Amino acid sequence: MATIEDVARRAGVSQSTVSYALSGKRPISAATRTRIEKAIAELGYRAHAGARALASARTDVIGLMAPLRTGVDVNVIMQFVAGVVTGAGRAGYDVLMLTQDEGSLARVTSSSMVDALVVMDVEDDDARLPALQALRQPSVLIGLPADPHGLSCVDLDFTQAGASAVRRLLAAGHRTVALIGSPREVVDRHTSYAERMTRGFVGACEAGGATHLVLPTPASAAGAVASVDTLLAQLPDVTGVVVHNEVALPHVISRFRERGRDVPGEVSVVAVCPENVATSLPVPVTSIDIPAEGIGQIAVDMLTALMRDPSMAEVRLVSPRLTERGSVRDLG
Amino acid sequence: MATIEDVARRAGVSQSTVSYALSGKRPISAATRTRIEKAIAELGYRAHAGARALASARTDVIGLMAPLRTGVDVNVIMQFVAGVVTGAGRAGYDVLMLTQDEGSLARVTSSSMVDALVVMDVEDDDARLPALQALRQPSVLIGLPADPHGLSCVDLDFTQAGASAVRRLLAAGHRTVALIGSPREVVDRHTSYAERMTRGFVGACEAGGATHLVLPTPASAAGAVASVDTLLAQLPDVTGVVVHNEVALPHVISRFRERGRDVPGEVSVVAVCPENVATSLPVPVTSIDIPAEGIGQIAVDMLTALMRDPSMAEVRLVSPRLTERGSVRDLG
DNA sequence: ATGAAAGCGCTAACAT
DNA sequence: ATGTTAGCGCTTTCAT
Repeated sequence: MATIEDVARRAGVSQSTVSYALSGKRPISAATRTRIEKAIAELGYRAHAGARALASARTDVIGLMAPLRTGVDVNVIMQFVAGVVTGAGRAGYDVLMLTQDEGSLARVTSSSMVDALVVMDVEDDDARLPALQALRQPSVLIGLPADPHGLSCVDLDFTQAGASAVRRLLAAGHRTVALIGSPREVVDRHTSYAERMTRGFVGACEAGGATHLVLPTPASAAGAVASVDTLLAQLPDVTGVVVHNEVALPHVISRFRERGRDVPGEVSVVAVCPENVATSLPVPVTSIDIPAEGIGQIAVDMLTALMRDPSMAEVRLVSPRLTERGSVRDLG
Repeated sequence: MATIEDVARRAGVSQSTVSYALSGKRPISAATRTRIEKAIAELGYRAHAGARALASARTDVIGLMAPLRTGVDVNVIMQFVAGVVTGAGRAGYDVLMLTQDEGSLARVTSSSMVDALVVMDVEDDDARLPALQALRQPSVLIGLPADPHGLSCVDLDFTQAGASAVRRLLAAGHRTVALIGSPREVVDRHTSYAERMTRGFVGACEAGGATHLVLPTPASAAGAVASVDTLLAQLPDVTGVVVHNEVALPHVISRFRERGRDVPGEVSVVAVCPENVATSLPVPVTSIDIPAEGIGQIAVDMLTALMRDPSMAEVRLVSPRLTERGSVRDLG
C-alpha cells in the first residue's frame, strides 16, 4: 500500500503538502494540487485509517447499538439500521455494529474506535444511560428514556401516535377499542416506544370515555390469534383496534375474519407500522407511519451537529401522520 | 484517556512490558503481571485502536457487506447479520457495516479499516469478485457465485434444498408441483441462492417426471395472491408447492384456502425458510431450514482460518434438513 | 504557498 | 524476565 510519503515523493512535494491538499486546510496552488492528485491516482493511494485516527483523534466511524435479537420487529429495526447507515455514509462516516451487551459500549469508546454512538432499543430506565452521559463521545438515542436529561434523543412521538389512532376511531363513532401491542417481554422491559404507545392509547381512551383493553401480543401468528380470541372473549362489543405489532398485524386481521368479524365491516383497524407494511397487506390498512429510515438519518444528523457543538443536545419527537386506507368504518 | 505509558509508569515497568503482558507474547513474572493489571484497572486503560492498528497492521475489525434494501427478506438477512456479529464477537472482532455500493469495498480495504470481509447477496456473476480476489484482505462469501475459483464461500446447499423439497412431494405421490420463489428482481440479478434453488427444483421435477412451474413472486401479500392465482390458472391440477419466499409464505397459504384449496387437504406445502418463520405460522409448515445465524457464524470461522492461513480457501455447502410439520399430504 | 519535524500510542525487533 | 528503541503513517505546529 502506498503511503503519503510515496505520494509526496512522486509529486515532488513534502508530506505535509499532500496532507493539506487532502484536508483542504491550507491553500495549495493549482499546479501543486494537480501533481498531487495525479500521484494519488497513479498510486491508488488511500490514507491509512489507523494512522489518521492516531494523529487526528478521530475515526470517522460511528457505533450503532442495535438489538439483533431475531423475531422482534426485525423489519422495523432493519429500516432504522438502513437509515443510520445511509445517513452516516452521506456524512462521511462508517458504521460499526455493536451488540447489546454492556461491555461493547465501553470497549469501543475507550479504545477510540468510534467518534460517536447511536443507541437503539432504549428502555424507560435504561442501564446504559449513565455510561452514555459519562462518555467523551456524543451519542443519540433512538427512543426516549424516562429521564432524557442531557441526552440527545429522536423518535416517533408514540404517545401522540397512540392518542391519534384512538381519536380517529372515536371520531368514527367507536366506543369500545383495544390495543394489540408489542410483545410482553418488550413491555416488561419498559421499552420506551411500547410504554409511550400504551400511555397515548389509554390516555385518549380515558379522555374520550371509551371502554378499552391493552393486549401485549407475541410477534407471531399464534400470538395474534390468541390476542384476538382473548379480546373477543373479554370485550365482545369491540369495534375498533389499534395494532402496534407489525408481525401480528396480518394475522390479527385474518383472525377477526375467521371469527366472523369482517374488517372493516365489523371491526375497524388502525395500524402503527412502517408504510410498506401497511400497504403490502391483502387489505390496505389505515395507518400511522413509523418513518424508521428517516429517523435513522435524523439520528446521524443530530450526531454530526453534536460533534460540531456538544452543547446541542435536544429531544426530537417526530409528529405522527395518519394515512387513510379505508380500514376504519364510520359508525356515525 | 490513559496511555500505555501511563500504565507502565504506574506499574514501574517499561512500555513494552505492558504491551507484552497484554498480548501474552512474552513470559511475564507473576509479580509484574499483577502490578500491571492493577495499574490498568486503576487507570481504566484501553489500548488505542488506531495506534494498535498502525503498529500491528491489524484492526480486529471485519467488514460486512449486507444488502440493506428493505423489503427483501429482511428477516433472513437480519439473521445472517446476527450470526456474523455473534461469531465475530466470539472471535474477538468487531463488525463494520458496509452498504452495497461499489466504492465502500475499496475504501475500507485500502485504508486498512478491516482485516477481512464477509460479503452477502452474491450474484452468479458478481461484479465484486475480481476486486475481492485482488484484495490483500481475505474474504468469505455467503452465497455461491458461478465461478467460486479461489474464493471462500459458505451457504445452504440450495440446489439440494430445492431437489429435496420436490422429492418429498414426489414421494407423497404428487405429480404436479410449483415453486413460489424469490422476487423477479432477485431472480433477474441471478442472485446465487435463487438460481440454485430453481435449478434444484427443476432438476428434481424433470428427474421425477413431474409437471412443474416456477413462479418468481414479490415479497408482499399482493404478490403472493397473484402468484397463487396465476398458478391455479396455468396448472389447475397442482397439488404440491415449494415456497422459497418467507414474506409470501403466509399469504400463499391463505390464498389457497380462499380459493377453496385447503392446506394440506388439497395442496401440500414445503417451505424453505428460517425455522422460526415455519413454526410461527397459523399452521405449522413442513420446511427446510435456512440456518442463517449458523451460516453467519461459519463465515466468521472460515475468515479467521483464512487469516491464519490464506491458502485455506474452500467452499462449504450446508446440507439441507427437512422437518416434517404436517403440511404435506400423502396421496398414496 | 510550501517544508521540516515533532508527536499521536502502540508493537516488535534488538538488546541484556 | 525485562528494558530500549525504531518505526507504523498520518496531522499539525513551527518555520520560511
